[in-house]
Parts: sequence; structure tokens; C-alpha cells
Amino acid sequence: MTDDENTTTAGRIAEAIGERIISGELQPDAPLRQDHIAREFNSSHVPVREAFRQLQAQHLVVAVPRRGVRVAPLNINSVKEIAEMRAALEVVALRNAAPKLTSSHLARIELALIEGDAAQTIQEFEMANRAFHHALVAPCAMPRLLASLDGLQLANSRLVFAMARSSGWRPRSNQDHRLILQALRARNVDQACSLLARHIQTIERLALPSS
Amino acid sequence: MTDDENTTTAGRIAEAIGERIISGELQPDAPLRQDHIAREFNSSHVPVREAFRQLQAQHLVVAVPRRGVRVAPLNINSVKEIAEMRAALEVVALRNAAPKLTSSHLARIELALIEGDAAQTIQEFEMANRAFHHALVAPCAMPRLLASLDGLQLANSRLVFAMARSSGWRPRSNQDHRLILQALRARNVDQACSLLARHIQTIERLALPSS
DNA sequence: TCATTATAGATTATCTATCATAAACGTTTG
DNA sequence: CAAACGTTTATGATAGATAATCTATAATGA
Repeated sequence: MTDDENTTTAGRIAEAIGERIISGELQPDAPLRQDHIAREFNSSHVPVREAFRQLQAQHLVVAVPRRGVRVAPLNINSVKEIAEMRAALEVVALRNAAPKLTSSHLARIELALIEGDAAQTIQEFEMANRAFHHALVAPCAMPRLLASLDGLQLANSRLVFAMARSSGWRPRSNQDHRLILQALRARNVDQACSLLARHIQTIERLALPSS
Repeated sequence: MTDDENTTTAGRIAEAIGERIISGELQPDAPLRQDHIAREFNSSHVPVREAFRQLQAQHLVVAVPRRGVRVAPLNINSVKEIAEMRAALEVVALRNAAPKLTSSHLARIELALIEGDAAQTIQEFEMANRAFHHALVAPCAMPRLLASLDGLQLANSRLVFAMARSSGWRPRSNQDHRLILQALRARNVDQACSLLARHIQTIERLALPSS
């Protein structure tokens, strides 16, 4: 879904470790020892180091010279930061995607919406959520922007999983998504963008109920 | 200024190659052979491959499996893409930075402005330009957003250098920057944000005078 | 004849295995 | 508490193996 870098050993390792970090299987600040990982993936330390550089660029690990890499810490401030970045960038993307939206694009968006309704676990819900937002902006044909948004979505999922782990989780409504799709079907781009921005802020508010 | 990853060999190589790509010394689509670069930097291929992964994350090179990496192509569409991303993100950053701006921050912004006025070459101008925009948003204390903006600034510089190479360059006015600083001194954040967004769009219009 | 295809050799990316060095860490002393 | 020592670990070098790609030449067919 995100990247098909699974052609090289380094890409495979980066993808596998990245998934573990996002799912929470690897805890924040956990050290990643390169020869342990190399043994696990039946490789040498060279592709492992390449994978570390890739994960570092995604902000999933932090590297300190001569002390290796650790899983990136989770700090509550990044919830707001990521939400603000997503709100700003997804609106730009949607505004560029809207004129190119075909009925097949709309069908794909609706499919993600329906899958979100059917989600029973937080993992299923997050997968559908990512699919919805991705389908919404994919037609904009701005590769750099889409790559940024993919990274922000992954970082957001990591935060969602971490918070669900401490606060529990119950199925949520997709009413926001449904209204956005309605606005797009009505060709009301301004409303769709405004709903999208507000929707992302809402997610942030769910995360920080006190503020 | 951008990153102090010069503690490791891989970081040094990535920085050096990145500068060559941005300056235009390395042409788009030029192949980067890992053992040539290793010889040049008196290293083995291991840190070179790490540097490639880092440059790939910055969109400065593209890698195709089993065929190595090449300097990323320059396409005219990315001018608009980068301008839109910068406009959206810098406004977010400035809005978060404004409440924290001290007089020392304002002095640093003004210094970059004055250095831009004194710039005689496009290299000097771009350096001052980057310093201005960086100083403008740095106090927002949003590390992920600042990293994104740094990458976008570098990509923008690469496009500016490439276009100057074909169309020539003459010193430009910093009137936009001056007005933004004035608005900030007057604590008029809304106006500063609006001026900043328009300023970035203006740069895009300079790049594509036909549209 | 000309264009296309097949083939052989050279180049190169990718990765393994092993080793060397130095920094960081933990433990045991003085 | 602090210094010394051994262990662990990151970083990188070196050599070599494999396989994919590229180039140039030869062969084939229209």
C-alpha cells in the first residue's frame, strides 16, 4: 500500500521494522541492534544500515552517531504538529485532485468509506482510514506532496495505535468522511476542503480531550 | 545550516553530493556510481549506499533496483508543486512561530533581509533567502514541519539555480520580505501570513512567466 | 541492404563474510 | 566516589560472489 521497496533486502527490512514501530510492537526508545536484525533477516549489517537511514528519513527512528539507532520517541506535541501539517497539505492536495476526480475515483473513495464502517478492530479501521484519505488526494498527481502525506498518515497511525493501547478503542463513526464524499459528488470543492480540514482537527481533538 | 550529519562518513558524502545536485554541478539523470564516489571520498561502498538512501529520501536522487541511482530529473511541474507545499506549510509554521517571536528573532530575520539586499550572485541571494525563511519559522518549535520546510527550500533552490542557468539572473528586490517583517513587528500575524503565502506564489509566477 | 535479434564480454549493483578500530557501557576495584 | 578494565556495539574496510544490465558485435530474416 505505501511503498513497494520490497525488491531489495534493505527495502524489505525497512518495511518490516517500520510496520513494527507503527503497530507499537517496537516500543519508543527501544534500541535497534544492527547485527541482531541482520541475523533475523538472514542478511549482513550492510542492508540493515541502509534500512536504518530510510527509517530515519521517515522519522520512525532516531540515530545518534556511534550509539546506533533507537525507535523514535512518542511525544504528545507531535499529535498537534502532524494534524496541522496534514490539514494544510491535504487541503492543497484535494483542491488539485478535485477537478480530476472521475466516477471511478469516487467509487474507490466510497469503498474505503464502507470498509471503515465494517471495521471491527482498530487495525482495520486505520487501514480503511488511510485508504480513504489516500484515495481522496491521489488524483492530484503531485508525487512529492503524496509522499509527504503518506509519511504523515503513517506517523498518525502510530500515534493512534499508541493512544488506543493506553485508552482503549471503540468503533467510531465515519460521518465526516461521508459528508466529504457528498460534497465532492455535488462538485462543491470549497465545502469538501473545509470539511476535510475540520475533520483532521477533530481527530486531533479526540487525541487531546483536555485542551 | 541545513544538517550537521557530518559526523559520519555517510552523512558527509550525502551532504557533499546533495550540494552538487542542488548547485547543478551534477546534471539531472546523471548516474551516480557507488565505487567511483567511494574512491573519491576514500571510503568503501558501505557509507556510499547509506548516503544514497538519505538522498533518495530528500528526492535528490532516484534509485531503480539493480540499476543504481541517478540524479533526480527536473520537471517543470514540481515548481508549482513545491510552491504550493511551501505556501501551505510556511503559513502554518509562521502562525505557530509568531506568538513566540522575540526581538532577537526579529533581528535575525532582519539580518537575513539585509544580506539578501547585499547579494551580488544568485548563490548569495539564495543563501540569504533560505536564511530569511528559516528564521521566520524556526521559533515554531515543530521539528517535523521544519524538516519538511528545509527539504522544500533545498528543492526550490535547485530549481532556481537550474532556471537561472538557462534564463540568466539579475538581483531581485526583497520588498516582499520587508513587508512581512513590518507586519510581524506590528504584531499583525494575519497580514504577515497572507503576505508570505502571496510571496511564495509570486516566486512561482517568476518561474513560469507564461502561465 | 537494412533492421531486428541473438550472443558474448564487460560493467556494475547488491549482498555476504570477516576483520579492524574506536566509542560507549557496565562492572569491579582503589 | 572515581578510575581502570573488559565487553559490547557501531562504524567502516576489504575481498569476493552473484546476478542483472549494458555494449558491441555477430547472426538472422524480410
